[in-house]
Amino acid sequence: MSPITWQSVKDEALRRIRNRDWPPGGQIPHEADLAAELGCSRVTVNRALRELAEAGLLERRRKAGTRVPLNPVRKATFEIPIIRHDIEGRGLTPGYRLISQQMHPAPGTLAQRLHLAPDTALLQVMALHLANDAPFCLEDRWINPASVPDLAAADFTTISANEWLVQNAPFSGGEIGFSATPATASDAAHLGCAPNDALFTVTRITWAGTAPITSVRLTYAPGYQMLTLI
Amino acid sequence: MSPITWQSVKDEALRRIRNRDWPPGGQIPHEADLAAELGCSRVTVNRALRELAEAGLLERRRKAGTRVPLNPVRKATFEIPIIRHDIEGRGLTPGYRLISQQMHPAPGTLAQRLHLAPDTALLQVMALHLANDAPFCLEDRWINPASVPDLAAADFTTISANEWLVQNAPFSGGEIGFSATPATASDAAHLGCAPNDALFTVTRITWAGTAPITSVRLTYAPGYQMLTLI
DNA sequence: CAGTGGTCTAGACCACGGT
DNA sequence: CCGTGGTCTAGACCACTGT
Repeated sequence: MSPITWQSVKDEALRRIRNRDWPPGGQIPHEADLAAELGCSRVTVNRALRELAEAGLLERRRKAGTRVPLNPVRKATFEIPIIRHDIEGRGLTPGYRLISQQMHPAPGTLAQRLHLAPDTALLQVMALHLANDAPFCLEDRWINPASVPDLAAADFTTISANEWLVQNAPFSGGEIGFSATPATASDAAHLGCAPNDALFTVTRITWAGTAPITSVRLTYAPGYQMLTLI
Repeated sequence: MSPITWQSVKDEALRRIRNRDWPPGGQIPHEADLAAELGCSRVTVNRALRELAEAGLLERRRKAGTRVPLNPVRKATFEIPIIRHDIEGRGLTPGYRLISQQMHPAPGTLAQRLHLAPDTALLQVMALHLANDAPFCLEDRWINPASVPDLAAADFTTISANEWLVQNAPFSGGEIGFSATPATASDAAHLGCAPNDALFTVTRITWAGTAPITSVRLTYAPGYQMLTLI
């Protein structure tokens, strides 16, 4: 009557992997065998092994069975917070200032990356996020009005485009890139740092199906670090 | 006899969220009701809604039910590749050069971060990863011999500590940080860039249970970008 | 072809936590 | 207290893919 949980099966499997009872490169027993051995149903074993496979600690293929990878590619998850919440989470007081907001034809490379016709009219929004009144993050964003019907109703003087879009334009997918870039003259002026300072930069494009919603470049003041548990 | 899959339930739920059939802040029907409506079992609905909750698109609490969050905090996963594979994945030819390898007492702040007694003996390994013979990434690592029994058998002249540890010291958890740092004189010399150039930097600490395994600082040559799908 | 993981079902009990 | 999600079971069929 021991209540075997998928979590306990997962822990036991982890133990065997670390302990090399299941050696790297080797196959592990079938779900049915494990279920019999551990005294639980196959579904329970399946749930446990599936999670380990999603974390990169096992490789599963039909017919071929389940193996311990020689070079596990670990996966980690990170959150994409609203910038204001990121600031609050660091124990600082958030602030916000709209810098500019204007319709522009999309520059060539941007139009290409968004799969739009050249010179499609987009709304460019630039804003500065503050933490304890000090510059925290510069938001340089292009929004596709065709994907965001209510865009005209948005007032980016009081709410950041970052936050408004999270609430009003759910995305289905996209890509996000992290890099280090030297501060441009504009970056330096807005963030209050020196030109060429090393700035942590996030570039993100999001889509609703195949329609582009927005492209944004977030440039953080010197010293910013993005932390995640793995 | 329609084969309703958890994936199709997930898609339908996503559609209702995007469509605001389930408005932000509102509760959605119970699992049992949805199962009846969609003509599948409750377990199938559970799997679908659980995944959406893990992605940050729903909030679930016992008794309180399931809600659409007003400010969804989207989660994304990224892979932690072996550096050599990262290079190969970019279509470049990887190279590797050991710079130094020596036992040192742990510096104070490091010992503290690793929860070790000050001056605990650690192995410091510095190495350079190359892509098409050009500097790609500088690896500055401290390894705790107490957590890695076979450490003496490792030959870091032929295999990087990065890769060897992945194969020989599975970790149970840790933390990873991303930032932009100005190139130090040492960084610049090894990476062939100018001092104070903006460098993408990854800091990672890993643990086996409560025992620290390694602390590493990866400094990438200018222009590096870490890309992830969301 | 046949073995393995992937998934669905119906029913059941349990844990948490609002009321 | 009691409604809701969390999970387990036994059995079944299916989809993929290596041999």
